[in-house]
Amino acid sequence: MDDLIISPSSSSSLVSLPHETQPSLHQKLQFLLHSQPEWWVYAIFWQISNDDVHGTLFLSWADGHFNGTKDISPRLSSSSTHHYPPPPDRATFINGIHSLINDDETTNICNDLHDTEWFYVMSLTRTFSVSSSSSSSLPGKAFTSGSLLWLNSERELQFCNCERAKEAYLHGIETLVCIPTNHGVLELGSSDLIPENWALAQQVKSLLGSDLNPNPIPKQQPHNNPIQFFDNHNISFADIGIIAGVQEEEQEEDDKSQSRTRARIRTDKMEQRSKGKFGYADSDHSDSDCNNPSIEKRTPKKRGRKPGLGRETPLNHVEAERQRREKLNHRFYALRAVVPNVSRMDKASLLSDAVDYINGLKSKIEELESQIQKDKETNNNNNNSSSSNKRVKLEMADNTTDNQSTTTTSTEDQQTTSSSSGSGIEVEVRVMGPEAMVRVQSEKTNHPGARLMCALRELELGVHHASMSCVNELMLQDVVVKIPEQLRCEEKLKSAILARLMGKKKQDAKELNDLFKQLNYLQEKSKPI
Amino acid sequence: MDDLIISPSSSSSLVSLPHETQPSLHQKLQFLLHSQPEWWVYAIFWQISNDDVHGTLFLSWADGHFNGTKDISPRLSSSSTHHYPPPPDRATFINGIHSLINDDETTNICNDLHDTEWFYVMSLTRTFSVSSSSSSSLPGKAFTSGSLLWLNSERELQFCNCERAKEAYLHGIETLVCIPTNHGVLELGSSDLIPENWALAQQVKSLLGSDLNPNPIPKQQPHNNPIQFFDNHNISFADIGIIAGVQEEEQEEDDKSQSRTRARIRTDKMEQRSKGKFGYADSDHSDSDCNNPSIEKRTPKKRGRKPGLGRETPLNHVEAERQRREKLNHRFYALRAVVPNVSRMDKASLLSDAVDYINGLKSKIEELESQIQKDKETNNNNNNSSSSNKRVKLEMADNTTDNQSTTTTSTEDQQTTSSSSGSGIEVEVRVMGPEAMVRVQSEKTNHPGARLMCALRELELGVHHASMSCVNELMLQDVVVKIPEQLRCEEKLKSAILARLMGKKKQDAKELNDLFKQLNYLQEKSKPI
DNA sequence: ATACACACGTGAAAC
DNA sequence: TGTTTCACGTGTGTA
Repeated sequence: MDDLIISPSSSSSLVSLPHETQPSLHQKLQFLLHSQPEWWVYAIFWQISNDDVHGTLFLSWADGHFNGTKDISPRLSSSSTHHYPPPPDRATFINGIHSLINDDETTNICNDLHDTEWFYVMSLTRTFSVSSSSSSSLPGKAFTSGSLLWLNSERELQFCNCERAKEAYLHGIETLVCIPTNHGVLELGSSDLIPENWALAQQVKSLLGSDLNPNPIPKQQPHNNPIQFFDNHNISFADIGIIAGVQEEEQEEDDKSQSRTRARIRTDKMEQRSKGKFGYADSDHSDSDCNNPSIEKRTPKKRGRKPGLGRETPLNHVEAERQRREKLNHRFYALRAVVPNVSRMDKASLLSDAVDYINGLKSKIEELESQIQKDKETNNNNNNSSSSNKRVKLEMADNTTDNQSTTTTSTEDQQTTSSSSGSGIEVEVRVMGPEAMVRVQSEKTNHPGARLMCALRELELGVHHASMSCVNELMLQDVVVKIPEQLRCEEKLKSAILARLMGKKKQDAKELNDLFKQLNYLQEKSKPI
Repeated sequence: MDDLIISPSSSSSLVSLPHETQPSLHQKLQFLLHSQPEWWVYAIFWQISNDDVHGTLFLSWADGHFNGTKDISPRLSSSSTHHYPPPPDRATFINGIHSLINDDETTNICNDLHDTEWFYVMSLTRTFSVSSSSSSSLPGKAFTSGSLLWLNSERELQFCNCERAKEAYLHGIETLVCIPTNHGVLELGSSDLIPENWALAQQVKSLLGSDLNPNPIPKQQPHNNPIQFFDNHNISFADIGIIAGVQEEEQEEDDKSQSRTRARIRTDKMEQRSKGKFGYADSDHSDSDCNNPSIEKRTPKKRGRKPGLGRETPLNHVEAERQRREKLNHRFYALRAVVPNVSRMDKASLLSDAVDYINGLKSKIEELESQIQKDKETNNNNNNSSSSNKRVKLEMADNTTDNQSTTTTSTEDQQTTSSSSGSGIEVEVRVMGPEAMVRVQSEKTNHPGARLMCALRELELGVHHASMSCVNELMLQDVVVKIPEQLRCEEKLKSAILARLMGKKKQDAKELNDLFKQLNYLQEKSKPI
């Protein structure tokens, strides 16, 4: 089973990476999941960084939605996914994701299928600290201990003190396997109960362990032919020049985990051989050392020292830089996941909004602490005095809010930003200090109250007061919300609310939106270069 | 004094930028601070962006730590300071900054020295909105008014209504000067009391005003020799070819503030002339258009159209990219400023720490809110022990809501089905004919309005009227809904609503919301075809 | 000497 | 069409 790793036929028929700079990790995991039975629901490769563990998610998606492997992490990150072959049934995949994402309120989240999907999609945003991970996270434990972890519902899956195992169990995972490799942990999950399988672990270890060190390959593949591996250039993961260059420096990269993939083998020849499987043309990419003349320049055995050394260092450099970018992007996604109201979707505004959000949180904490302090004082006062004190205080608080709202209504709509945007929804926003008054007028259908409230919740705007009345098929809503500092602009607030309202409004057009996205996704992927 | 700007000897002896892509702004400011006496503690150039004002901090650092000028903005971000001459004592400088940044909690911030340093280091993170900056921020006022501001402790420094001036005064700044230029405001600060110096202002204006527009140079420097400036290539900030290229397109960059430095003059010749001062070798950098043959290729007047056009667009591209990087870096500094305990001075770990910090803040807020809730409950219990539980709550509701609730309170609680179910949610339902009144009382957290509305939407109950008010961490909602015939039973209706209110796994909802945002980002990124 | 982190220019892609 | 954002490869300084 483990001879599949570098067998010529499998490697030539499997790989279809149109981009020669794509690390072979993706392809290897893809191949691994292809060679696995269908009961693996997902596979995550947790790459061990120098300070944390972030996951590269490969979905097997064998539970009916998508049968194949898929790396969705670059899809979540960027729209440039030209390294991957187009999956065969992307529509159902996207639909699955979107139905999972969009109807967060309406659908049955407790469904086992959705729950499982939810679990592993959310795994993307998790990062585990290596230092503190030995007790809390399962991949961290597997990595630090170096031992295979095979948990299923019969054996310590729900009783494991690792919170990830418990979470997986709660989300319908019956079997959870963590296989440590040299530079990461492969985590496999299934909704079936799968007994322990040592061959799988060995295959994974040899496959992913060979990513860094080509030397243990002859040891770990007992009955394969290394002569062919080194003779035939067309079937190896890399040609001999690179292999030799890697072999020269492997002794000092075993102990250093942070140089985990700097000698990651380039798959130039594999790409060349496998092109055309999905109809990819050999695009003339700008790097010049991966063409045919370069191969003739690299293949000479003697005097290969100079090109081997001359090309090895920038190759590692390129790879390291790639990984650095990837890690930084993962951090960006993590930050984007925890920061609400990312106004514009670019990195700079994400950072700016994160700063604003942090400041808002700080001020909120301050306010809450002062309130707690005040509450304690009033509590003491209440305990000392009668209960009428609290009544008065409550009424006073009530009056203050009412005063604010009345002042807002008394000052008329001279500077309100009103907009009637097509489909019968009018939104007015007035910002006054830390609060804003939102007035939405729409038709009564399609539960406008729920839509507005959900929109406000998505924006994390606390509702101070709301009143919705409906007159004659017209629904009028007035909401006073507390707004964070970053949304003080009326225009931004209004557009944000309106976007959420219209997005929810097109509940039926959600599928259309999905089609859009999937079409775009299709075109992005089918147009790889 | 102001003839120092473009005097050949000074420019040739000053500049030592080994990297030809460095914009000349840095060098100009560096030169400016070098030419200044030592009592200027710091200098910030506030660049006017399209949406904010961010500072480029040049430290004079004359107070004992570092005697020289230093642009610390890229140094806080990266360790690569190869554009700048290596400062003589970078170690102490870095140590000073690090000790300043790291122990923001522990050390004696109130020390005057540290305080001043802290002030101008923190100035890096400040951004002033141009629109609202005319009253609040000093650089904004200087920029919009276009007039020089020279404040010291004798004159309106602490009495200025600009908060930056007050802040500077509180941090030990005795003199604060803001000099507006075409594309930014130079702010100088000193801990000494410095009388007004018009020559300095003029020097700054001519020096920095010539950065973008070479044309107003003869106007702003009255007694300098522009002939020499345009004749001798070796002493000008750029050669004539570039100057001409800038002149060709200056008419449309005056009105557009966002393209403020897109024609920033490249300092090829200066670099060539100044190399070797600090022992930098002329590294064969990969860009080929900055060597000697390129200058001969650019200087021809005729047929210069094609290289002028053919190189103008990538030049703008390069400049735009530079600005983008600069902006992003400034956002990074801002983020670094608000996140404490940034373990390593790395971008990736900064992002990771920011995520952790945000999560910590969120959990702290949650905990505080729950504590407030608990305090309130105990408070209520204390009140209940003395008075009747329900009466108080009903009176609270009575005070907050409008006349409609008075009718409900008049009809007492004899047939309403009220339920207090654990987690602070109370639901009352009264069925009257084809409508029902639902009253939900819960804590304010977790968006109860959205939850109730979504619950009603799931039950397909049309909302006729709703009013939600929030009193002191308590949210009271009154909804009048239209009910179908099969839900006429109050108990069934109440239990259905309650189940939907309670049934939502909050954590999943929150995570789903996060993921929704993330996916929304993806969705917006992938264009709707 | 090597890994790492950053900036830079450039091509491509999306509004 | 132009503006802007992003990723990539590369050069370089620092630890």
